[in-house]
Amino acid sequence: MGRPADPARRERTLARAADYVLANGLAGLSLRPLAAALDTSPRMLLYDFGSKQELVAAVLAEARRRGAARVAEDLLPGTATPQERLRGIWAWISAPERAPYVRLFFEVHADAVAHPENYPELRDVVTEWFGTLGATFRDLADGPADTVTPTMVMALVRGLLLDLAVTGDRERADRAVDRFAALLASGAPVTSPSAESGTASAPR
Amino acid sequence: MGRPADPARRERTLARAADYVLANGLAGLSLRPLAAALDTSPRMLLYDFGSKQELVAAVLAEARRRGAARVAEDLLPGTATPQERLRGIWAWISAPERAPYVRLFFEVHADAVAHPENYPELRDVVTEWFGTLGATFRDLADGPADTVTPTMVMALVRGLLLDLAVTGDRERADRAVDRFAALLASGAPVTSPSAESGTASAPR
DNA sequence: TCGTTGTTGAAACAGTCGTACCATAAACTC
DNA sequence: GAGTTTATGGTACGACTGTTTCAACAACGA
Repeated sequence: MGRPADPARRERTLARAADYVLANGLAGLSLRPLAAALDTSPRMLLYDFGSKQELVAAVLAEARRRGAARVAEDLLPGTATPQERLRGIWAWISAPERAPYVRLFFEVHADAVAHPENYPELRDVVTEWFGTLGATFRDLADGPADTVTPTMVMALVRGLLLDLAVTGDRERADRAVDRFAALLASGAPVTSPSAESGTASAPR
Repeated sequence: MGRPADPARRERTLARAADYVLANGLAGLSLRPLAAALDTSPRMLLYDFGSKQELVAAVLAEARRRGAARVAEDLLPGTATPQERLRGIWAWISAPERAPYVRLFFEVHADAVAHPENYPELRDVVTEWFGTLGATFRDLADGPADTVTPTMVMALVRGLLLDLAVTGDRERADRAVDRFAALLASGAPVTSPSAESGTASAPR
């Protein structure tokens, strides 16, 4: 009995809130301007999400969901050589349409470096990519459980994204990707499948 | 006539403020807690720096100055092979003592991605590193004015720093550096000294 | 001692923040 | 209609923000 709940309203608000955060960033986010932009009230935001912290968590989850969906539909076709696949990944992730996600990514990670306790799930996000990238670069990998190749590729792409976002020098970034792709192509096909445990300064 | 000015006070405050920001981050920085930690008052901070914005700018400049000094004295000895130099750079920058600087670096860059207008000097900071890294990897570079090699190395190191800072998985990061170093060693010594202008998807 | 310049404390200002409280309206069952 | 649950609006609270204002004190030259 009583008025029926309307969970769709929360979903609509969440979707628009994610748009807003992707457009305006997390840093200065505050309830009143957000509510105004969403044609609602701070009162309703708290009613639907409980607290600002939970709202932010929901927005980040939504953004991650969208990103994953785009990856699934845009990036899956694994074509041709590893170099071409790398260039495809780079072209996709560095496209202007992805810029809001990239911006939010760096914002979240920068805060996570300072306050890791607030982002207990970020570690898993990293390891999730191992599956995707590991599959993409299977022929370069050191066995199916190789995490080093995905780590290296991810690091280069993220570092270049940061460079590109700050300097805007796309040509230099694109050339660095090409150079790295060439290195991958000519590179040594990995030394030992099961590495002897050793110090960090010993080559593998 | 009149009481003589004491510029040393501002310098002392600045040094301690830089310590504080390196320890506590830029994100939630506010004058009252900062002043309390520095045994001074918000009044004096504004008296010495004019505004919070100028204070932050001065602190960032100070942090950059310190970082550059450490680079100059710790990192200059260019020894042995490029791979060993790369590992040296990585060991230095990823050491726990550098963690506060790395954290601040990502904090600033994340904010700079969102609000580039506040950081007009960051572009130059990037290009300054070309000199250092370009010299370090001269034997791998495509001519003395090559920016692609430094860009690639910088991207990998920064990407790995972000990974390391978030996941804490040092062994995986170290191995990725080793793998990259091996790639550099076996890599093609660059195709063309003066590249034909072309699209981003054309190999170089 | 006086005027002058630099330094400092205390308090207040105007604003924003997240959130809680209280009332009321809307939609449903009986 | 009453009873009950969900959805809102309005408002105010307490804590915080960067900054300003007013006053006083400190150190110097004359």
